[in-house]
Amino acid sequence: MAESHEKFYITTAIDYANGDPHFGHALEKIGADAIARFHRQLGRSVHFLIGMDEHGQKVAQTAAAQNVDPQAFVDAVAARFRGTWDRLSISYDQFIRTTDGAHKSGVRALIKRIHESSPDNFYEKTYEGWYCVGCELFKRDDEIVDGKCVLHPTRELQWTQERNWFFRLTKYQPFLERLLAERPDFIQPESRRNEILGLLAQGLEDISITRSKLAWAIPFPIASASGEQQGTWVWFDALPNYLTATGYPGKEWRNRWPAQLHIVGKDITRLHCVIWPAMLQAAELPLPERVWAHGFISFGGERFSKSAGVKIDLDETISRFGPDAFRYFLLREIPFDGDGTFSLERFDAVYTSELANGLGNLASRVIAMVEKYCDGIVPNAAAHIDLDALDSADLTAARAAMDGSHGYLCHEALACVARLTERANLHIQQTQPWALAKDASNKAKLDETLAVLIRSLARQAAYLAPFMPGKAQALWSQLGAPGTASEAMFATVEQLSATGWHVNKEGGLFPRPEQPPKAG
RNA sequence: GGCAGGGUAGCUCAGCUGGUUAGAGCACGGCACUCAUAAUGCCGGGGUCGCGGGUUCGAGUCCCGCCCCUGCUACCA
Repeated sequence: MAESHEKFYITTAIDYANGDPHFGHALEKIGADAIARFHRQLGRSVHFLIGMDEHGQKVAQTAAAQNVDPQAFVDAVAARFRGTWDRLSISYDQFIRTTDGAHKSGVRALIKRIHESSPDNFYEKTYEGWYCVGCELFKRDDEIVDGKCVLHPTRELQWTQERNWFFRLTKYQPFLERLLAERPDFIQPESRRNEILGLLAQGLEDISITRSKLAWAIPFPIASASGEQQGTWVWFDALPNYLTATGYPGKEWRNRWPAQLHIVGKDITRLHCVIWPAMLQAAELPLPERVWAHGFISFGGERFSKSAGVKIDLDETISRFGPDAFRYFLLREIPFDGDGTFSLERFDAVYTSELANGLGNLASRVIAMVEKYCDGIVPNAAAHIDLDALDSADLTAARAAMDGSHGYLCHEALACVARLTERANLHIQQTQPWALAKDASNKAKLDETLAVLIRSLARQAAYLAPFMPGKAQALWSQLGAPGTASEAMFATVEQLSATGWHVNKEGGLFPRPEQPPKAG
């Protein structure tokens, strides 16, 4: 594995400040955090950006409904989000908010640059059409069936008109087609890329990028013919956060831009794969290298929604087994390239079988044997055996799952690490250290067995660190390993020798639930 | 409506260009072991591979029709 110090600028979608963080937000941040941490341990120079999207009509309305100033409202929401991210150990390097002064001036600078590079990029037009109150959108003819919006067939459409600034998106259609053709990895996974290809095949339309009655927004920086000052459409405000976070248009922005990876939800891929690249191209700025669209969590079945008033609360669920177990479950169970379901039964089952009975018990039995048979000091038996090589193959596969060559498949990487746990448990059964310990002539074999098991646990701790930073560190320190699990570079982990480490069993890593919670 | 993907053991899924008795994990039953968080290891029960036709020596795997599910169908975020 080639160690690389290249920069890795990774972003997540900024969250809309119109409510509290929920499972969907958490899945994205946890996944992005695992990717960021994994790449740090690959030796990359990572910068991990998250933040809040705080403008728009809905924010203003919600604030008004609560009788608070919009800024005070979003300040409070942002504080709650940060609280959740801190609790979940999201290792972000920067937290941007679209109400930050630097962001607002950065967006205005970007819009002016788009305008200056070609005034033709923007134009004013009176738009009129059928407006669906349900969607809060103007609908195109092909979205109207029998005079009703296909998505809200029970609502009446309203004929509305408004004069707005438009962005000439159509001008960039050939550019976008070339982009997707020349850089097949620009959008991953492939199913999302195909959707964008389908969209391009339909043909793009220019988009309106200002709103006349939008006060809680960045004022659009170009003077209109009528002199009316309009608010910038939220996405034209939000998308540039990835760029303004680098300091744009100050001098230093080129040190970080372009981003290596945008992590977004599958519902906003087109904003990131069509509009954002077109904006950057219009501004003659470099494009991000890749957009990864993850899937969603659903709560399968009616079990919970039906049982009156019972709803799955994020904070309570995190508290069930702690933040690390929660992270593990989401990343292990929900394929990061598709959708998955969350249920408490499944959470309990995975926690018990994989974390408590699997990894937790493995650590417990191995450490106990080193204490009992070797006075707590890992014996000198550095020779690597088959088990080391087999582990190594799985860890190579784990890196392949996370390095972007096939996407960012956290669930696959965790499946690889889980194989180390199973292998170590099987190895104990086969070598039976307790039997070896009864006869001093077996000392060498006993030492070799315990040493390789500690090495395996150390590898597991290092590779689990991106996914469960807290528990990985707890295991790392129980093994008596030097430094921290999160700072253990993958390139060196497989060469490590645990000889001389002082193990210390400080209680169970993943205690079994007192009584198996029966949901339902 | 259009486009795309999917329907395989109780649950979550794997099954590449068609070929021996359809696989894994979890759950369930039995056995072994005792270092360990009554954990671990081994063995086992369990499937008309959505439905109906067709091609073929042979189809979960190809073709046609039907049923069902999911996603996308851009200026709410």
